Amino acid sequence: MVTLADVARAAGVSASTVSYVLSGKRSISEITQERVQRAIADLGYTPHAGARALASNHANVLALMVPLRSDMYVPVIMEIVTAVITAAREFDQDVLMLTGNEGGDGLRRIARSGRADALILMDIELDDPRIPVLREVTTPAVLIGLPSDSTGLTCIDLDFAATGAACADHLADLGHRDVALIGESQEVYRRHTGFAERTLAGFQERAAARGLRSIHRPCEGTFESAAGTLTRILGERPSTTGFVVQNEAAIPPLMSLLRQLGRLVPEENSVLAICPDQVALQTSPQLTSVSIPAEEMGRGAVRLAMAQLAGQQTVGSTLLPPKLAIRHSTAAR
Amino acid sequence: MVTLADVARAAGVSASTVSYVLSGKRSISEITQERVQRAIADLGYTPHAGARALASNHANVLALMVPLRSDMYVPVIMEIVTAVITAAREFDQDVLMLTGNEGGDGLRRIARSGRADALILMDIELDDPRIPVLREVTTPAVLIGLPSDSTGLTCIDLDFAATGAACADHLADLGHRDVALIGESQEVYRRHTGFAERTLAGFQERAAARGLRSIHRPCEGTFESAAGTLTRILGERPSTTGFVVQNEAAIPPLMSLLRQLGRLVPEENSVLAICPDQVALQTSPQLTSVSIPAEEMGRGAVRLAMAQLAGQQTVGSTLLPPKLAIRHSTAAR
DNA sequence: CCAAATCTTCGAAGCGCTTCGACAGCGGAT
DNA sequence: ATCCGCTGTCGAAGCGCTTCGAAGATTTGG
Repeated sequence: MVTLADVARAAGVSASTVSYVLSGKRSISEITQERVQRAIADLGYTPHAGARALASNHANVLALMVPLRSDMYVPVIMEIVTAVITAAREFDQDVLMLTGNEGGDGLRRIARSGRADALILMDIELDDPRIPVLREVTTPAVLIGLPSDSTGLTCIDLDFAATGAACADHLADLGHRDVALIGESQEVYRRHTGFAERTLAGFQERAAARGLRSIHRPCEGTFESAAGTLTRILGERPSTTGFVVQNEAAIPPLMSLLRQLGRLVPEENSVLAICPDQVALQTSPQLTSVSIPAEEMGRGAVRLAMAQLAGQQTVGSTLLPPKLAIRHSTAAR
Repeated sequence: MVTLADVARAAGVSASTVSYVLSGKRSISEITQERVQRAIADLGYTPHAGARALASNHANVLALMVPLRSDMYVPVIMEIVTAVITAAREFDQDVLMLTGNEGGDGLRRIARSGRADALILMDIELDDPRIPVLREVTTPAVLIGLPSDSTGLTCIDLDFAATGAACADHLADLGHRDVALIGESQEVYRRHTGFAERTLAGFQERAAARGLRSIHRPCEGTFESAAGTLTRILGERPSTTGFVVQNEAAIPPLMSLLRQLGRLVPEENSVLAICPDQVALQTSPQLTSVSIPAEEMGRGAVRLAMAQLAGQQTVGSTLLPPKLAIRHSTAAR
């Protein structure tokens, strides 16, 4: 293994000089810098992460806790994960992955061990059991999602209430009178996952305000569940012509069911999805959708975490505005 | 922050004694152990990871490099990732995530910095540019996937050649004479990703051996591509009645296309998928499939990595045998 | 009852790095 | 010529832990 001392010897300077060349925390003459850089390159030196963490008291690692059992749509999770890793590397940080089932204990362990300098949590429940731990440790933390009580916490999320409202508005604008929200699975509501409830509230309020009759049903991702949900909605209110789908996995079955029922999309019925663009684009017809800005959320979370590490004040909720992309699954009636 | 020294003071012993209680590397009297454990619990002590890494020369971290751009089906990746993390925790290891686009440099950086004790790589290409780096560093490494030259490397993967063969066998057993393999996207073959090529070879060989006429076409995950691929196959050889689908994303469009064409599944045509059980189960009808043992691969990779760290010899390829689950999308004709 | 063997525990060194205080050398102002 | 304030560099301390050798304490066998 090549150490700082080896580099110092090769460059004919002291160890501290090499350290300062690396960190730039003191001015070092041009000529010395070059000699040191040469030695580093020649020897193939990489600083020892543990030694660094010990001496400097920060690990250059961000911990990211991802949901294990997935109510959330997996591709979205993965997109956030890669965004976080990519953004972290730009700040010269690595990313440690934890699974949600490590819970608060896992966070405490990481925070106390100094393995990571900051925590990023996904899949936040309204009354998330990990939040008390966040308040107990002093490690910077960012939530991707919104708990019910976010005082003192730094959060980032899509503005799901505005998303629900935007969907209601779009359908109202197109002249639909009876609309339905085909939501996430029962399980998601039972766990009080914030995004689903906020979407629902935003949708219902705006629908009411625009004089629409709205209906909401949870839906699993299976063909059977999608069929059952649609049947029940149409049985209860056959005049329903506007559909908002939140559970991405239900989109393909739903589209083929509507086709089977002879309800043409978009000529007779409009379908609006809340999903990543990729999903909306590979469905036929391409779906009008509000996209889930996974990339932005991931990057934003890292940015907020780094700001906290830099001592900045970041407490509060960053709500990303929904962007409605009009494609070929919605039309005026 | 609570340190070893604090614990030692509280327990009235020396620091080294506390260390030995924690590691169990020397015998410590029952009574002292208890006193130390009490102090640890009282103070809420967690060892500092960096200090540990520095002194002991291992980080208790496994690095996992996941593909960034996804030719592989995302849910499978995620399942492997969670399996790796979960298994790693059972060995008291944490997992550092790297993205594939960090490439060999990323691996070198991690290996040299001592940030991780072992490397686990996913999405292996036949002639993967990261492999020379693996041979250069001395850090233990495990590949999930098979490169063309695996001498000196430790690999684990589903036996895709046997998988392709099993699919051909199943269709032959059912009496199909003309069969098609609807493969991964062009891009996957262009990059010489091992699993796709091995599946194809296994399928073609066995099909030939069983006297079947076989055809192979790559396929993207979009509706359009699935439609185009199917049209071309049926145009070229309308007598085709047995289909093997490797690209999971193509399954839903393919099933609805066959339905539209009036080709009943399984009465007239058989469809066999290579996909996670979850996907096979939520399609209608449920698909006969060879499952991708993501969990086993992830756990296995960790087991192999830990074995290497323990100084055991693990070089060689672990090929997991395919398991064909017969469901409702294949039938005798 | 003593020496040898064994069990417990301790002190000190050192892992590779950062960082603080100090100091030499320098030019400019006096 | 003298003092001052720079700039550039160095040495040493110390981060929290593991581990080695050794020293007391205790037990065992003769």
